Amino acid sequence: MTQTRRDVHDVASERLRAIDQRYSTGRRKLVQILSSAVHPLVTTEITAAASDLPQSSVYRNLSVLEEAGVVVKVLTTGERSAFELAEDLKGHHHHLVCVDCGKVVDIDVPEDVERLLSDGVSPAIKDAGFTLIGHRLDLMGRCDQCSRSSRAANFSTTSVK
Amino acid sequence: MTQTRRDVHDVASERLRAIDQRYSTGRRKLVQILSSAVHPLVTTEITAAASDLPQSSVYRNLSVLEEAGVVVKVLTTGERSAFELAEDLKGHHHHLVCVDCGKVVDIDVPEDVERLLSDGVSPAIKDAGFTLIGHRLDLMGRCDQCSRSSRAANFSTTSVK
DNA sequence: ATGAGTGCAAAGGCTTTGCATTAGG
DNA sequence: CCTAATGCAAAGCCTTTGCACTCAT
Repeated sequence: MTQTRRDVHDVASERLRAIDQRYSTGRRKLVQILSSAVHPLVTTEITAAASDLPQSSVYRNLSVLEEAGVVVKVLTTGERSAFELAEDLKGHHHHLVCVDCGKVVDIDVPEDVERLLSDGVSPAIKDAGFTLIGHRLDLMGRCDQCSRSSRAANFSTTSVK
Repeated sequence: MTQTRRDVHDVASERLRAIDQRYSTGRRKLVQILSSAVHPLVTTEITAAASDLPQSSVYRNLSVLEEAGVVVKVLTTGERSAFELAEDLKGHHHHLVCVDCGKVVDIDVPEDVERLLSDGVSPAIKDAGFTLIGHRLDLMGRCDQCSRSSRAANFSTTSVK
């Protein structure tokens, strides 16, 4: 499961150094917050977790950390971007996204699914002239709360295939 | 590849009616544009394709069309949202995303992958208390151009017409 | 006629940037 | 010391909204 490796900070420091950036206290704090999160965080959650960090610093440092390959931007539903540690720091996983409230949960999928996602899609990308790097799988669903309140206006999201 | 089915407009009209909305000329135009696109479009591309539609109308109508289940918002890379026809109108498919320039191409994946994505992930979501609705698979890679230039000089989604 | 839809412009909200200050190497 | 990094405030940019006008029913 998504376990924080113990040397996240070392890796972060190393990668920042590689692009001539320092591992400042603000950046360390961001990495700390993200490494203890169990799901991607939006900037408001991050500033809430580190109320002393100004928004501009949060954005600026997340950007630097992203360039360094320490964090990645995660796209969910809604407009705001969320962040989490890079895959090799956090471990490969996928997201379960609530189509109603946008809530995101980290999950693992069975090994055979992973294997097929890595090996079984090659022909599909050949024609497009792409070089495959990885995949991003989001399972879309409705969370407990949203299922219960089952608020009106559920015309959308018809079934898949 | 999955293309505009015969009566997209009929379906759109029908679904709008179901939520007490009219199928106005502006909305018809949006559906027309999206149905002829080969990849999700961001609002700038849409307004470019229909220069007479004011942005406010584009946003407002896309929102209505989304509620009606005619279009869906697609999140790729970058901040801006893109739109495409709903799955049952466009056909189930996935996206091939260039990690450098953000270019998005519609693709199909092998049947066995689809099957596994629909059936093989149930245990993973049980614990989280989610009801599965569908999945979203993005294959991340590097497109021809970006592979060649090996540089991240970007701008999103290529133009359609 | 009558309310939905439209268009323009202004407002909103997240994100980025300029610039002077502070801190880490 | 010297440059990177920070913090505040202002600017940017995509998106939403108010309001009067137009169109379809």
